[in-house]
Amino acid sequence: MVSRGRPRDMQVDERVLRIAAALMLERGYAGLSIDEVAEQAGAAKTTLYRRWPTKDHLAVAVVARLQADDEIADTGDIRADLVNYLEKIAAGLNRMRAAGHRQGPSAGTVGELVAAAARHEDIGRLTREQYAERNALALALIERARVRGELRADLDAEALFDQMAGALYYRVMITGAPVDRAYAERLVSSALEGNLTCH
Amino acid sequence: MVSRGRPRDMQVDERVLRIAAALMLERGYAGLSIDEVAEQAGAAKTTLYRRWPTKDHLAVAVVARLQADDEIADTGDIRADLVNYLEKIAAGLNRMRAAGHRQGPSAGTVGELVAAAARHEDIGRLTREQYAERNALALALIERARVRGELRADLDAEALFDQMAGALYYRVMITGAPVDRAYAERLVSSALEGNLTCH
DNA sequence: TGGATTACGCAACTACAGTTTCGTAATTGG
DNA sequence: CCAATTACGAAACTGTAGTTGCGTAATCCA
Repeated sequence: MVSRGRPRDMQVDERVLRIAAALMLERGYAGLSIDEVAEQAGAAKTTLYRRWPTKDHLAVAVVARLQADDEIADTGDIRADLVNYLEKIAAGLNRMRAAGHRQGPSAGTVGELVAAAARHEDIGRLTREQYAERNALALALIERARVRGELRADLDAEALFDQMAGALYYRVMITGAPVDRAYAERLVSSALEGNLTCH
Repeated sequence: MVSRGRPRDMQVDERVLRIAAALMLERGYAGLSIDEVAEQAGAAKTTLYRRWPTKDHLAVAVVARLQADDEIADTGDIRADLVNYLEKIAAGLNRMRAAGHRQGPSAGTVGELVAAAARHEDIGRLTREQYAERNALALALIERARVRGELRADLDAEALFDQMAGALYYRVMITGAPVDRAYAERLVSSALEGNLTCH
């Protein structure tokens, strides 16, 4: 009892996502027009709406394809592992860069996605799950480093992770400053070594 | 040569901002309709657009009125000062809570504002200036603590501030977890004391 | 008083997201 | 082959942001 009725044309999905990605990266979120995507893909609007119930859903799908879900390495050197991890997050953020946009280019796209997650329960649930999954990997990394004695026994892993990941998002969305490997190293140094005078 | 022609009716500004704030806090950003605001304020749409060229501009004005620009205290205790500072940022974020919205309520509004700043150069410039101004106060606070020996001489003030402020924004927008005084204290502790094993 | 200037209200208009209706095409199961 | 089911395309429709044109009201300056 699988797949009754006329099957979906999978080529439509592919064409639409490709065209939507091109429009979005070139003209930003606002420049992504359902009418235009449908026309360029040679499909009716109703066909698009059957797959993605809103423009937000389509945009999320487009961005999801841009985000390579990389492996997270545990080399035993917590500093190097965290830097690599943050660099991957930064790369994902930089990848949604919209050409025509001012202020640290990907800010607009990230902001729109946050707004989309707030507008639609399902998108919010989905993205929160994905973030939780990603965070769990980082928290496990931190926990292992704590167990083997690299990190202090009484650390606040959640605060530590929020600090580092948050700084990246803050930079991209608020200050518009670049996020790259050099910045990731500064973050890890500051977070690990602390800022009080040595005693 | 001041004020030629018919003067603007300032009561319109007041009524519009009040009504827009009510709509936005009750129904969220998407629930803020220019037509509805104009009707409830007893003004024509053109009158609104003369003051705020887009809905984004009106929304920014509404949120700006919600943000009390508090004083930042320098008591000589950097830990307490930072906690108070972060708590004020958190209060500002919590204040844009939109009733009808899922996921850590103010996430949607903050995301929309980030998107608005990316869509319009003037809004982007304005908000970045305001953030820079606020950050300068925090950076000065940190610098004074460094000079008087409370903080380490070689600290990275920018990274330190980004970490703490970023964690608040990250929580609000991404994980949807609450930001309050207790969380501010955890952040300051983690950031100041560091996370390496004590030597 | 009158002209220049700016604000206001009204109505019609465009653009785009999203919906609905309906006729048609492709597939499965009996 | 036939019925049920699902996909597709086309067109008309609604709602809202934003624009435009125009007649009118209020103010300043000469």
